[in-house]
Amino acid sequence: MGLSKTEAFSTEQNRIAELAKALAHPARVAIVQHLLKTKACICGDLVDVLPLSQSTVSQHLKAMKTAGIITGSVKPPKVCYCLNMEVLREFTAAFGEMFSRCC
Amino acid sequence: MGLSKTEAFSTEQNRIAELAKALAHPARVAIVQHLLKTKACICGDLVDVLPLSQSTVSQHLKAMKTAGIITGSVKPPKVCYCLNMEVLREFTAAFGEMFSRCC
DNA sequence: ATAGTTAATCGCAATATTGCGATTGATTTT
DNA sequence: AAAATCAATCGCAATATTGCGATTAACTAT
Repeated sequence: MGLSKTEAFSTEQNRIAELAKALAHPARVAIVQHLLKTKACICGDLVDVLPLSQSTVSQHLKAMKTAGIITGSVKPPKVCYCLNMEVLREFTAAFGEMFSRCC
Repeated sequence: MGLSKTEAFSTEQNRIAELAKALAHPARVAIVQHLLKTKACICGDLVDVLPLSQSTVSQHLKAMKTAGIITGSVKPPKVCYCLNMEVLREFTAAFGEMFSRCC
């Protein structure tokens, strides 16, 4: 049906999947990489760097913001985007814990 | 257009996104967790554990196999699934490297 | 040979994602 | 007040994903 049966899985499983999804697109990886370099930047900078239109970049940013990976603070008419370190730690902790024993 | 512009991004960015995508669904997280516990199991076991039909589980397994996260060795009529430690290391290395400096 | 077991695949439907151009809203600059 | 800047959102189209039942393929066991 195209509908992820989220209710059938645990909160933890859904959260981990959500975090993974937030990085499951090359553009989003590129956004993270750019934010790692620049520490912070506005949407327009990302549009310059990425091979995508402004509206598409804006959508990716929205998705990443919803997952919590990044934050956006408004300084009109600009919006300053940053990585959310807390959530990145959550990400590495979740997967680190998961795979620590086996590799 | 619904088409990821993969060719516009680097091989590395696409690979990282591919790995993330392989875990970007609660069912796939559950599959990994189960394989961590059992070390190895057949498809039918996963069908018993997951709230999804056999065909759907089979599809998820195929996707994860394509990304390299798991391997499936045929012992007819069963197929034994395992985590691919090499690729899990690739996963943790990629993200660990990425986020090591910041958090 | 026949029946049983297991998992992949096919065919279908519903929903989600990806992408863009155009528009809109908010705020600064002139 | 008017124009410029920046980013979010709308509306649309194309493609991908998710899910299931039914079928098929590949063996084993009888």
